[in-house]
Amino acid sequence: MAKIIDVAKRAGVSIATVSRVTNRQGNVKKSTEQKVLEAIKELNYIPNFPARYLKTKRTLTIGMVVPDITNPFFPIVFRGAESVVKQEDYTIILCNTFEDEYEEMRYLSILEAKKVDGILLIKAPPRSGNEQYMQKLNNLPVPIVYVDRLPKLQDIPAVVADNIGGGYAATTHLIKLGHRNIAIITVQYPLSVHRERLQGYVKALREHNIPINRFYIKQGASTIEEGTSLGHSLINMKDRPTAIFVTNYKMTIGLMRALEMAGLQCPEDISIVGYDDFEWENVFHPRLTVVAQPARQMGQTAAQLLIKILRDGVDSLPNKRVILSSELKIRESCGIYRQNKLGKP
Amino acid sequence: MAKIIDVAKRAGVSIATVSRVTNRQGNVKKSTEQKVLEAIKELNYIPNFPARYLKTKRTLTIGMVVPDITNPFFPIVFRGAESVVKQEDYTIILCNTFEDEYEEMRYLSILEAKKVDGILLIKAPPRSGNEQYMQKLNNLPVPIVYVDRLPKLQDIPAVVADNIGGGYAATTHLIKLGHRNIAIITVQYPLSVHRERLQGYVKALREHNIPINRFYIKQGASTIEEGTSLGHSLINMKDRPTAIFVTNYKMTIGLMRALEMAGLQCPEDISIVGYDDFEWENVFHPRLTVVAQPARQMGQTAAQLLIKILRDGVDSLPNKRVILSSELKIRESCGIYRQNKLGKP
DNA sequence: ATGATAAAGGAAATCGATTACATAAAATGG
DNA sequence: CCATTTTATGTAATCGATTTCCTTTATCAT
Repeated sequence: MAKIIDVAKRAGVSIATVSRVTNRQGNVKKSTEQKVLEAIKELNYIPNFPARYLKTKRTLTIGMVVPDITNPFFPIVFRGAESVVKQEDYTIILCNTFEDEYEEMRYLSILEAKKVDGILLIKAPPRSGNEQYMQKLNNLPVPIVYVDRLPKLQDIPAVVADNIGGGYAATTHLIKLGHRNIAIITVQYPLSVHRERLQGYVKALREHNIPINRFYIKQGASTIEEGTSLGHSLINMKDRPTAIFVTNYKMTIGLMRALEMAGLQCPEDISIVGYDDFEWENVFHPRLTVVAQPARQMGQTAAQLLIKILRDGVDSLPNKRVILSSELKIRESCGIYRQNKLGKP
Repeated sequence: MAKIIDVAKRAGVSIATVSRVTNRQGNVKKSTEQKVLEAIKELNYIPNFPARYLKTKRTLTIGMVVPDITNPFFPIVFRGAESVVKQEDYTIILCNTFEDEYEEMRYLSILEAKKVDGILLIKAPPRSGNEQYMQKLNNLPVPIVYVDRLPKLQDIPAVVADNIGGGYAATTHLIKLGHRNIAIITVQYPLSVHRERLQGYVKALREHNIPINRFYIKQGASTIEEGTSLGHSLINMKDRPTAIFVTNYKMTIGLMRALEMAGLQCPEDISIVGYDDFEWENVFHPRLTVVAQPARQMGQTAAQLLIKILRDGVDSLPNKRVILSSELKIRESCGIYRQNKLGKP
């Protein structure tokens, strides 16, 4: 591998001049620049980034920590972020924490050691007994932008979706269709995301003076099986809900399975609103009405925020928290509530 | 950020000793080791990786180049690879090429500049007029393991799925069910992957003396829409196939849509074998019989190969090419061919 | 032509580690 | 007890760039 000294020799100049050319900081005669450029091309020279870092303190690398890259939501966020940072020649180290905060801690200290310029963090659910970790996180010497999942700390740069709004829109939609017995299947993680979707659900019911039935609120692990089993338990209630709002794609798949097993038609027998809108969800019968999250936009926005911070400092941000709105996509899985057909069995 | 000199001062030793402790190369008295360890803890010292690289020539970072991380196949490969390399404290820079060979070239030279220790490469389809690029690739100073998609070059480390076997198994399955009019929908990329699946299809037909009908071979872009449109064109043929083998998940979704639009029942009216087996594919009606690729295993194996190369050199590999077998998962989308119901209209 | 100013380019310090080499201290053995 | 080996530690070179601080050369107004 050619080094800067090789280029310098070949071009008959000093390494300082070569450096000036590669970093285009001017004060180099056109003719010498030409010589240097030729030498660079001939030797196939590329500056050594780690070496360069020592002086510049920049690696042009950022870290992105995600809970589970096989959850199709996160690759979309990743791609959004990548498409932005690549413009500035950044590259992304992707770390998969498996929803485990200890893994996250491990990765974060590796990223710190590797001197990434910044971090996009989609947090794993906090472990109880690990509260002081947030303090440490907050004092990390590398800028962090939180994405999607918001820790309780105030005043930290974060880009999230409007989950309250999402839950509210979904529930309101069902209410407007005449439903009153509306259940929710959601995740029990200690995460803002799911708490807020539930909040939106509650808010919508309250606004329409619909009493909240706590047996209609089902929480569990974010898996297909859990979706099926919680679905079953709702279906088998004596006052079976006429509509279900599922706040998560895996549980949605599970729920649809439960409906099928129970021989229930959607939307004829029961209405469903799902969460997340992936391309392949087109395969559902019927096509699902869902709350679509601005996944790509979240990645993009978070990346833009981070780049702004890297350029001008955290305090340059007009507002540290960005909330992107989710969109209700109305398709075919919700029907109008009809007293005779449904309701009390 | 604490540096090695700070630790040395605090512990009252030289930086050499600190380095010996952090790299646990022995020859340090227990008592001084203790002092150093304490100083490290107190100052929260982590060695600076880029600086360390200068001497060690290792970044403990590898690059992974994928065509499209939002294709659910690749996150699984990624996770497989990550789970292996993390054991050795490697971290992965993930690069998304968008199936564009020029993007790939760009990323590869960045990875080279960043001095990654090795690269896992899932190639973008080669561009015509860009043939000399493979030569350059082959001479890259950093070891590459090719994953999934195999370039024509011989004798390079690669981990691929048995695509011929996959195509063969799928087609044979249909033949055994009595089908003779078997179509294939595949991708027209200049990629080994798709060529080979087609090869497997042809091989199976030949072995059973079934003439190959070139109108049954449909090739197109890897999109849902294309799956639908190629599906339509097959459905509308005067001698409509009684079974279709789709070599790609997106086109499978599209094809299922086409069946639905045409009012065809699967497997009653037509049998389908798909490719890839994702968790969410459970939502299909009926559940699809598919060729499942060993996605995770590919990632793991590729990572193991790369690590072996990094440790012992390329020549230490017993065999450079690893072919992992794909598995036919028989579910509900294939029926027995019945003369009276199907066949010639 | 001359002094002042700007442009061009080089020498050497520097970034934060690792490591070869040197040396001091401790252990070993006859 | 002294020579020899082993163990423990320090000094300084080194990795490959960037950058500060000079020096030299070119440009320009007078």
